[in-house]
Amino acid sequence: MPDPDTPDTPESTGRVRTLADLAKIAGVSTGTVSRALAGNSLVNTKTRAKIEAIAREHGFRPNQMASKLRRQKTGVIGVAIPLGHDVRQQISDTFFITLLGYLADELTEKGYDLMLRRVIPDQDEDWLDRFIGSGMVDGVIVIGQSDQYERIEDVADGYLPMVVWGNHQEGQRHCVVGTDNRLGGKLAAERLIASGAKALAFLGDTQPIEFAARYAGAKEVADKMGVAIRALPTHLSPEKTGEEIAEHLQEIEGKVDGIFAATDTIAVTCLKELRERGVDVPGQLKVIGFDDLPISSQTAPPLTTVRQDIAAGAKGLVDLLLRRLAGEDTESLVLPPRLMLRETA
Amino acid sequence: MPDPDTPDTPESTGRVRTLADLAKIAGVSTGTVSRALAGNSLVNTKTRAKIEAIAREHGFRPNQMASKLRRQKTGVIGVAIPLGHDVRQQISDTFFITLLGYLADELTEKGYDLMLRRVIPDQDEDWLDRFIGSGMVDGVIVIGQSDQYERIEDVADGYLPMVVWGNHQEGQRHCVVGTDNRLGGKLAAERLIASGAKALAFLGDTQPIEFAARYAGAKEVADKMGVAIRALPTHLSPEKTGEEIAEHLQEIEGKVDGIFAATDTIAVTCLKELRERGVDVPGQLKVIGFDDLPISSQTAPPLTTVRQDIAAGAKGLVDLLLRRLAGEDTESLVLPPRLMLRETA
DNA sequence: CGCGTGATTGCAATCGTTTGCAATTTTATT
DNA sequence: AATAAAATTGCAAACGATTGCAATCACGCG
Repeated sequence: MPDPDTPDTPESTGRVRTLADLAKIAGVSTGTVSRALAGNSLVNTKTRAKIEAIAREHGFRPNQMASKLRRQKTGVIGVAIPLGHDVRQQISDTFFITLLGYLADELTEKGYDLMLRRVIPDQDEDWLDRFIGSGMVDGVIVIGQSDQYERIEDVADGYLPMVVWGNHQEGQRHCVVGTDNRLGGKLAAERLIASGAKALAFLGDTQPIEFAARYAGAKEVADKMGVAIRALPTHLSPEKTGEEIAEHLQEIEGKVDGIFAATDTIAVTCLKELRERGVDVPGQLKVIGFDDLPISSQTAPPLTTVRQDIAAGAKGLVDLLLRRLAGEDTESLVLPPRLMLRETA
Repeated sequence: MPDPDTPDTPESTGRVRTLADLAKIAGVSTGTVSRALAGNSLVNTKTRAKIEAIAREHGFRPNQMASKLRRQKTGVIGVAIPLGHDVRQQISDTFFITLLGYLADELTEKGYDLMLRRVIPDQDEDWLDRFIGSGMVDGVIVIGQSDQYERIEDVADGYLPMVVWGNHQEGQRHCVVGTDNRLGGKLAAERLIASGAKALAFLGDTQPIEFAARYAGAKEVADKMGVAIRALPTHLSPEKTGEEIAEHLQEIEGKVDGIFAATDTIAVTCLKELRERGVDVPGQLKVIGFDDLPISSQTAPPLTTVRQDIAAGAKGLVDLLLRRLAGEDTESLVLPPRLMLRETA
């Protein structure tokens, strides 16, 4: 009873913060209030109505921290974006960010909240254990394997509710959702060759396994068809990418007539550079991208590209995760890429 | 003591889940363990080392829910994206999503986690109170006022730790960070007129107050200069926007020679339509956008646009929020827009 | 050798909700 | 009307970490 002198101010009437406060007003026990507000249990209709009325009147909401602690579940799914090599790369990368948008939609729809965490693995060895063990999240979605394949594998054995966006490898232990990158690479190379290219270049970093798979697919086809192909490492960070591409184009001038860009972002920049150099696309040089971002249909000329179905990917990630939360040990989901024929190849 | 028959299996050795478990192993009390792990308090160096060693060995991490409950703070900042009119609009809108990326960076750097919530105000009247009162977040950042200006105003009086991305109005009660949209609109109109336009059109929805301000700024300049200007409502949802723009272009053919698009997304689509119709930009028609997204410098021809400094915006949002968390009642922050002269106007 | 001083540690209350179990009240049945 | 069955409610023990306060310990000094 703080300050017993003062008369009943609005303050001393007191804000209703806890079940106990509310229970006192309603003249019932906290247990009853809890049940009434939870909606499900066996509470007398009139009692419930009364409690709900009081709750509404005072704008009362049960403390989530306490609730989550007691129930041992948080209703929160963690979404981690590991930033590997190029530190600033992915979180501003359109593809990842778009996927994130869809994820937010899907998770919200299923009644989960989304906790976003960007991690820099180099600075923080056990980011994944930390995230999982934090007790803050019921499950984890990792967007992109980056260079963390091993770490993810390690964790996967002991922790069921985790799904990863990325590439599927033979014999992999963690559950992954992703496009068949190798097949995508094949489609790209096939198309370039079919439209007349005789010497190919892959524009992109081949470190990340997703990109490696794209390159591998393209190379397989090129080799089979007796067409040359070379990889030209290109970073994704928006500042560097322009120059790098310019240098590469300089270097390959006349020696290459088909470019397979690891992502649409790279392809779009490439298209712009080519335009500035006065190179005719697809006349002198054919270009094909990967992702099918919204921009890609808006370029001049519209970009031919390999489409990843981002919405389906997000849905897959969430579905699998929910099944894993329910205890099922799900298989990975590999989505088929689709060639979007437009005008650059 | 469940199952007293079985000998010491790895299981019965037991995973260390709680302070108490760890305390038992270390032979100290939970209080000491807590202090040792928290790092700050007065614990004997040797004791601390021992406890840390055991913790590391068993991969122990304190339960966050319990910690947060006890300390009455969560270390989480809520980020809400209200989806007004066009339901699917904003979360996939490049601008918002880019801002979100920067926010994630800023918050992580300051040691906060980010809880993302997409809300559909029409379906959920008190989304904001719910988010705030949930006890899940220490503070809230709202991305975009959408059509929720009033609701936000209502809440602002009673809840300090909230900052909103959006437009600043005279006499507004909630703390906002945003570009000076009206000034941006002026810059756009001035530029269009300076480069010879005699009749303008604004391509965008004028409902959301951000856009309304952009239009108002442009109109002010147009009126002063005796130039006609009309608003052509255009939605942002990627599916609809193409057709709508096509219709508008049809309608204004020959009657308008300067287009101010509410966002770069619209401008880019517009550019593409114009290209398809064989309209010369900027010869016959000048176009100017708003945002300066990464794509905008890659279009053909590169888009002249009004730049919003997204990174500065994110930094501003987080700085102000942290100050509000510390109890300060901060002023709004209005960022200056900048005209990016490229080739479409 | 006794006592003061500071450094460590343990104790136990607390954060606010949920939920199994038991107690109580209603309603139904014979 | 008595008793059984069902429907509500209250009680109190969790959930797991933090922290004020008191207890203990080690050490040094007179």
